[in-house]
Amino acid sequence: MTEPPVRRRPGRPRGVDPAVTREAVLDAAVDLFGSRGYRGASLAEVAAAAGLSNAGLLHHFPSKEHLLIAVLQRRDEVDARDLDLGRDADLTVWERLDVMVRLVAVNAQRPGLVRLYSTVAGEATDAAHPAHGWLTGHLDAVVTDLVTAFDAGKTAGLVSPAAPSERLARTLVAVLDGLQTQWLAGGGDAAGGGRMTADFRGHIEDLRERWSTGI
Amino acid sequence: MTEPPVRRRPGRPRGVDPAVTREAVLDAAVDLFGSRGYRGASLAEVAAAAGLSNAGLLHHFPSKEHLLIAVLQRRDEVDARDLDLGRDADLTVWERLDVMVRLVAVNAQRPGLVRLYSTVAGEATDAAHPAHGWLTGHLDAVVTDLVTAFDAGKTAGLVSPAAPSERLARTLVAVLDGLQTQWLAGGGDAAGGGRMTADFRGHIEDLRERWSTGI
DNA sequence: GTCTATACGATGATAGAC
DNA sequence: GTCTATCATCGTATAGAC
Repeated sequence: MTEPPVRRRPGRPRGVDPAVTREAVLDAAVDLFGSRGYRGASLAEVAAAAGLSNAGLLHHFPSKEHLLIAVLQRRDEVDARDLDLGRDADLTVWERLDVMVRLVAVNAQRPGLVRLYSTVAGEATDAAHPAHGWLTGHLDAVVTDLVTAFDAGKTAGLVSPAAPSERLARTLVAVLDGLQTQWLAGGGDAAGGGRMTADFRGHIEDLRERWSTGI
Repeated sequence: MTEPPVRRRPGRPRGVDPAVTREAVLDAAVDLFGSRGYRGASLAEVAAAAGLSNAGLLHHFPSKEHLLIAVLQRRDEVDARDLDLGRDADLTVWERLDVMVRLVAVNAQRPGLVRLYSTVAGEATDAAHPAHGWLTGHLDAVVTDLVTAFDAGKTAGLVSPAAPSERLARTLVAVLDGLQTQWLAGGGDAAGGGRMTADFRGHIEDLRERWSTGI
């Protein structure tokens, strides 16, 4: 019926580094899952943005869900690297909170990753979402880490014994996530990023004012 | 080719109240947009949940986007009713914040509506989302309202003149939204709802402790 | 390792019967 | 006011060529 397909030599260009392609796909996926959500973005869009065909993408990530997992893992790695979390054990509570402020300042310069987090967090609240386990694990880890820090602060005499560690930890995470959503809704620009950082710093100062023993 | 279609008398059952059908559709839409998101839920799912065909639904709401708008409008109405916002003018700042605590307590008993808000807020951060305008308007209205309340509190001598109204307002909204996300991620159950309410109340007490003039 | 081609279901929306 | 039937489009994923 149709003309015999033109032979286009689709074969692989030799010398292509698979790791580079993977990175390109992950970059594109962060961007598109961030802006349109995991459910809203299509594989084809991601593939096109990465300069790949649909099937080419699926060669590296066997399904859309695999891709999502890889994207979230990379987000965690970037976060861990930027925060140098390995040294947390040496920090006092208040230093630990200053690290959080630094995280917000860093985030203010990478709206793509923040958008990914906020969007996926919104969807993944649903227990049937493929990233639901990741979200609950993430939240739990951050809250637990902060609770530990506050409790250690009490032991060290830096924090009032009356301080409600769990409540403060959960609220801190809420402020972080909530301010990021407001920032993104407002466009995610640099000006808003500065305001977000200042707001978060202010919250921590209030915290300190209220619950520090003053040592 | 095929058998002549069986005559099934699909015509409307007389005596059906269109308003009732609309309500059923809206209920189903709140539920499904809440759990799977606007982009993740399909018209067919909503229609089925409302006991309607696809086309039947589209008779009442000409497009999926129209349905989303209607759902969000209803959310706002329910919120306004439950909060009796018309009387806000009479309240002091601290009374206004107590109303907010009451809102959280009410929300803890309607995870469906909260889920709708959180999920749509996550998606609608993107400027291209049909609910983007609604989200920014909503956030702006709430923040502005709180800023006004804080400023009035300063004038009345209830709030320290040094209090950063904008920052406190944005943070308050962030805490509200962030705690709700954590609650939903944890399952949205009654126990978590109580904790969320207590956490929010605690935040407001800290606020008061720090910025009230003590009058 | 990437391509073309395609299977096959689901999607949002429309047309027209009753 | 609701139905059945249908449409064009787009979704993820697979098969097989190179």
